[in-house]
Amino acid sequence: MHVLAVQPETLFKALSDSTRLRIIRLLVMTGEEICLCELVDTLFEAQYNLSRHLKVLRQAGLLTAQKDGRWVYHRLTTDPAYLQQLYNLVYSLPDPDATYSADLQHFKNRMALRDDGRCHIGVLSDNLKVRAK
Amino acid sequence: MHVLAVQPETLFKALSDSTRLRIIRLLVMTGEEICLCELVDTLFEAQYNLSRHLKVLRQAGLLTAQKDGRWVYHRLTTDPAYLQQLYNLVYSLPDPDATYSADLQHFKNRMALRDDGRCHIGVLSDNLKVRAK
DNA sequence: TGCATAATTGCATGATAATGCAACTATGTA
DNA sequence: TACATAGTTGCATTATCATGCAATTATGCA
Repeated sequence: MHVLAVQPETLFKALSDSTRLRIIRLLVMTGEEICLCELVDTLFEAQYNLSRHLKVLRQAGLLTAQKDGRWVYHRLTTDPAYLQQLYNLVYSLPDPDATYSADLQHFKNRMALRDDGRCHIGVLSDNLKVRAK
Repeated sequence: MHVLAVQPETLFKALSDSTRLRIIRLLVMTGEEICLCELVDTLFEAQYNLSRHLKVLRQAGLLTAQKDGRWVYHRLTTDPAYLQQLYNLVYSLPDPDATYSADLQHFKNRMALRDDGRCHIGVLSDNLKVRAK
């Protein structure tokens, strides 16, 4: 269900962060669902950070979460009809730094490791915080 | 001209504020141009505050300003084509608190005072900061 | 030329948000 | 049952942002 109390500006606030916009853009481009560990290997951001960004997107009514064992799959919400217009817009946005296309490629690489359409391995790039300052 | 350096998330950040979203929604609903003093009498917000919000919207590439004597008229930018998708989305947003419809009514009242399609009076509700705590 | 006013901006302040670290929960598996 | 790991969250810190006040600029008019 889509919470009634979501103010219109909350939608835009949710997308005003570059990391969150990368997440939505990725899901818009692929139409897929994705779990957190796959997202870590796609965006190369800290797991706890992405977890919190996903929460913001959920509370804004843009994502729904479905738990499957240890994994939680996230996908785009379709409930209010105008969200499709939002997704179309996100799809039309330019990619000035080629960040979105790089994310897409990383996502495809990671998706190739799925088994029967499900994630069965954990985070591969887990030592993110260790390497690089 | 639309500045190249505008990042996609800047668009959403510009609309993540309720006052700025009211401004854009108003211009989307009416297709009009508006000067600052008319905007003050429409949204009943402090002039300097609205002036700064207009600046944010301009820097995000959503508004263009045209000076005409003492008045500065603001209108929606059309340059990148995907902006039309954004405006369509803003038009489709719900109005849970009826704020947008109230703004529209106030705007119509103020527009009736134009002469030859131009603003010729100043701020009517100037004592905003004085009245009310 | 002086004045009223439309509009902008510097400065200070309070609120909000993003991030890193570490602790914690939940679940599958040896 | 013990352990590894996917995911979440509390705490502290830093950065960003919205707002109010006051000063300033710019323009039309008496």
